[in-house]
Amino acid sequence: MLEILTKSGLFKNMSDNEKNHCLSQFNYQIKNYKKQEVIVYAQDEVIQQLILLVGSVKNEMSDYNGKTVKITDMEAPRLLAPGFLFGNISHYPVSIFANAHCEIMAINKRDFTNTILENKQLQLNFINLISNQTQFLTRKINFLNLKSIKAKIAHFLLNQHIQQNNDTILLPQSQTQLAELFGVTRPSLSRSMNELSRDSIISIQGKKVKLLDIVTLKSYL
Amino acid sequence: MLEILTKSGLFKNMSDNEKNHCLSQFNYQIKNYKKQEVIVYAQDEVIQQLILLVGSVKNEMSDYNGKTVKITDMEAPRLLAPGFLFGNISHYPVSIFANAHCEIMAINKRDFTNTILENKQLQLNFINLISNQTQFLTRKINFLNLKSIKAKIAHFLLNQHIQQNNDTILLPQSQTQLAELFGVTRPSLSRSMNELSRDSIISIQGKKVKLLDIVTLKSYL
DNA sequence: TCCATTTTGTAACAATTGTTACACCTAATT
DNA sequence: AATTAGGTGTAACAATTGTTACAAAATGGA
Repeated sequence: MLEILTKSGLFKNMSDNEKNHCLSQFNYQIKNYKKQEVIVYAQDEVIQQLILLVGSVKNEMSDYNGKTVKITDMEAPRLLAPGFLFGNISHYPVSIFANAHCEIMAINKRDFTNTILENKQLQLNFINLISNQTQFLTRKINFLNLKSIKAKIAHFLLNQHIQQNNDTILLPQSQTQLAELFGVTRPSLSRSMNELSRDSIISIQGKKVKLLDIVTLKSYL
Repeated sequence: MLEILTKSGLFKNMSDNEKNHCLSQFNYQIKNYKKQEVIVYAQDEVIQQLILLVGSVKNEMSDYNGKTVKITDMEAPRLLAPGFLFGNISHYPVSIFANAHCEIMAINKRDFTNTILENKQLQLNFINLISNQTQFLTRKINFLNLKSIKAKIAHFLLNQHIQQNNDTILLPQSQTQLAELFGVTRPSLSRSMNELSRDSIISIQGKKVKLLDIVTLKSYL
């Protein structure tokens, strides 16, 4: 458990003593969720800090007529919605679903707050986690502002190119999921991908995408 | 000064003694900027906490080919980019421009961090400010995900309707600025507005917009 | 291996939005 | 009152994306 929380960033740079002490003050419960189960509904009140210990979740922002936009997948271990435990809004902005079997630690807000305020390193860690969330959202906005599907594809592929450090990229998700992530329809994404392929900017073989013309790809951004 | 910082949220719920003490530890400078001047460039390193004391700024996220998307206007008093002082990225994600003459307090990161860690209320206040930033960005994503221009107009008008508490809304910005905010072109915004007017959902007279059919307006969302 | 399910390609068409250009209006300044 | 600059309406056309539907391909179990 300590190792998981350390990996989540919350217990980073703390001694085992400190970790144990903090953990003992948390007064937590562990909840289990099956695949597809809803962990929190959008608009639920945030009264606990949830920490995903095991598994993977996705969160979706539902727009008004029920259509959903997937924001991102999240892998354990990680804090869920740390930016909503404090601040003026205390309701979840998104619904969170279990992608697979999940174990979630739920810590009462008061315990969590008090413990954080007692330990400087824990504080810094928490501030770092919220800050990272802010930074993630900023990048997401950057991405959503891209005007064309091809620009989004280019952005995504160039990112993967850096991450995978290889001219041939293995798509980590299905086109259907990517379309969801990009906020476009699946046939439109498919069409754009194949146009890029037709123009010899990329080549596609199943889940393998090879970047042929990175300069042109960058020019879409 | 204490009053300004209290209003910014940073010194909320603190005694005058505490406020003075914290302020004395900040070791700050005050910088002045003229209208149109650049306060920070995107990609600049964040080495200070900037606090807008007087004036108004806007921040713009520049996409790759130099086009800019305005994120929002911000009025004094308020912390600038609190989510980027900590976290993994220590570079400004946006450029910040002075809309008018601005006074800005710049506090060294180390001083700021140490002072925050010493004072629980200050800590909580800072966490609240970052959290609010997270929440603002989440709403922004929600907005950017809206699929049509009319949906964005509807969202905007319904928000203004609540804020101004009046069926007749005074547009706070020019159509040109709104188009920038919506991430669409000005003629397209104009066309959509006038289609809404043609369909008797709103009526437009200069900067005054009257909501005639709120139900239909909501149906666009 | 075979079946069921999911994923993908593709085409025709509709809808939306962008582009460009120009005219008109308004407000501020001289 | 005249001038100027910024804001707005609008039209024709281009480009992009969505919608729908269907077939082919890939995948994963039984």
